[in-house]
Amino acid sequence: MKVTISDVARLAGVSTATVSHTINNTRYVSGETKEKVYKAIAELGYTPDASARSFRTGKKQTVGFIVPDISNKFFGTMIEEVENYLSAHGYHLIIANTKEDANREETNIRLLTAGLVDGLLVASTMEDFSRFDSLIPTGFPVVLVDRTFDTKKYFSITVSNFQPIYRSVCRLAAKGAKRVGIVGGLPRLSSTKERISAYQQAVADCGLAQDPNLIRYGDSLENSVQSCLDELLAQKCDAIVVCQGLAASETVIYLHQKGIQLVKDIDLVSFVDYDSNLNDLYANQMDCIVQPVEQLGQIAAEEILARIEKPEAPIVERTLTSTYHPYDSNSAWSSMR
Amino acid sequence: MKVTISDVARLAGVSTATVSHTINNTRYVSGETKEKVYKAIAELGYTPDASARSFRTGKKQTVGFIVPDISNKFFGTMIEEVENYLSAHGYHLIIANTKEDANREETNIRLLTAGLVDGLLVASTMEDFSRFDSLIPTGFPVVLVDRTFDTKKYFSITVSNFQPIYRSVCRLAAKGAKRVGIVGGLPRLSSTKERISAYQQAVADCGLAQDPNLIRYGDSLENSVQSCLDELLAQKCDAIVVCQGLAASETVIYLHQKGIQLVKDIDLVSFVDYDSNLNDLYANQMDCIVQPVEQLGQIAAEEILARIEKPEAPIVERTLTSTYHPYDSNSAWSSMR
DNA sequence: GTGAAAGCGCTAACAC
DNA sequence: GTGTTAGCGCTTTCAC
Repeated sequence: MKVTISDVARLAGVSTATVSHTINNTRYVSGETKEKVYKAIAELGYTPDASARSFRTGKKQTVGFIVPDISNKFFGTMIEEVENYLSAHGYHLIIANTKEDANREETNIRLLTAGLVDGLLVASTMEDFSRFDSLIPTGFPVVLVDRTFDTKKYFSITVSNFQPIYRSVCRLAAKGAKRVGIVGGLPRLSSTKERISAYQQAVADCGLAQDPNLIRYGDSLENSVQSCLDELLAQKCDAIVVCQGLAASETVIYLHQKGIQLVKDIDLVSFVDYDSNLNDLYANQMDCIVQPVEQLGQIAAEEILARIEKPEAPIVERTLTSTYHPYDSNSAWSSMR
Repeated sequence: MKVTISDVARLAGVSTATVSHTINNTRYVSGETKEKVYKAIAELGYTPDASARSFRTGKKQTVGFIVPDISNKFFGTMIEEVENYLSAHGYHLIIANTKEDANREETNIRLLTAGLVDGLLVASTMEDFSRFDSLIPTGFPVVLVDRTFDTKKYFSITVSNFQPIYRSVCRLAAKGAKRVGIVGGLPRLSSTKERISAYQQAVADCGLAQDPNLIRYGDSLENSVQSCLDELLAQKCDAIVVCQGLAASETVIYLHQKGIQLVKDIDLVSFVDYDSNLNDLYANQMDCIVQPVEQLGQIAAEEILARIEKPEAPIVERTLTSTYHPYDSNSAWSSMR
């Protein structure tokens, strides 16, 4: 049978209050009494029941993280960082995977906010802010990660890729490219919109071909990139920007399979998931844009805990910046931050 | 303020029991009453409090998964499959990351089994069965995943790589290899032990060099492989078996960087995480051993739920088998299952 | 320095 | 077909 706090109290010859205060260090208990309590706990093998405790206190010591794709290393790494920070602060992490499906996201937000977690980290796949907003109970601690909404109602922590993309396109132009294609993520996402807009601005500013056919959209899941590439190649691109780590890996492979060589046949700018293996292999044949994934995860974790402690803290939007690593066939990765 | 079941009952003019039974479909409620209840719920925006519920019923609708490395795609993919199955069955997933550290594993097992989850999936990093065993409360539903213990006290679901490794070594021998090296995972793990033993048996049977210096151990985390490779290369290996997907990726890169060419300079047998990008790129230059990661995850999820429903079900150890894909420079992957 | 006891919100006998 | 009510195991106020 389960051993409860009253069993301990009885054996130790004290009240349940004293036992509770002893284990939680929440009011003074004499050394002697403490000892009796700990002895009883050890003897009975008592462990306080977490769900009774969180029911009573209203604190779950748990945060939920709603991700579009766990098996994508970009999110996998973020999850790892988040878990790491949380566990160091006595919190647990509940994961929900949406596969970029807004309905799954909705279900999960409902489920998790109904007394399961103290706060929510969301890399949302929703386009419609009001839909998202309506799911969040008033005052519930939420931090948007990687993707945000125009309406600045929630704390968010995102990565800006405007500069790196703009610069990479300019550099392609300087090398003589005329038709630069781009593969973005899901068009509805804030991250995608920013990237496409950086590309468009650079293309215009550098006098490159402004052709809507040069813009293609994939998603963050697997195997979305081939048709985009086929279309871009048919458009006679001389350079391609791929805005997402997984898609970039797939691009390298696909081009390799088709016998198209980097640098010689086509120039590539790749988003790169932190230390993806392919980077190392091709780092001196393509420009790389590296997102600070680990920082993203760590800050997200910090901020959600901060908001759990202080829900009324002012809304802030934090933006990290990716680094741009143009290749240089002489040395390997040369950063020009 | 939080709206509770009694608020709903009051507004609907029924008892809390009726409200509870209505939302849980747990006894007959007349259509008319149901309607009143749902109306009140909608009006108040009532959501049942999950932690009160799980406190009351003792069911958390949550399983814990203790993994050595979230960001490793092998585990990332498993997690995805597990989450997928669980969420389809109304369960949540709590993740804990041990980084192959037995103390972290211990802490997490304690935490999670103390009323947080209904059952536990563990890819244990522990060597000592009795240490592990002592952490699990009597009768607590546990399924060991990927790694098991000799003592068959817990349900387990693992992958056997004996056959594939044995065959791959034989094939290397047939191709003329004399000194075949191997990079295993952590020596204490059941998975590593089986792999090394398959290698040793094949090496003996095929008359290859039996040199303990040809056996090296890494771990499942990142960057553990270079020193192993340096040592093996110093031993003048003509072929290497790398027993772990991440390590295999790193091997390909490292050899590439050192200018050592696959097939021509050295033969490679690689464990491959399901659809790792590097496979596709090198699939016709190295033998691949593919673990059924997705199946592993799915079955693990199935089994933990089964054991949560029926904790006294007999212990079973399920073993899946990896497939062996020797390369064939003419066609791509040719499976010889 | 410690105890008694009131609930947290819900479910599930038991009663009618 | 529905209501009453006793707790689940813990924290915490109020008392002494």
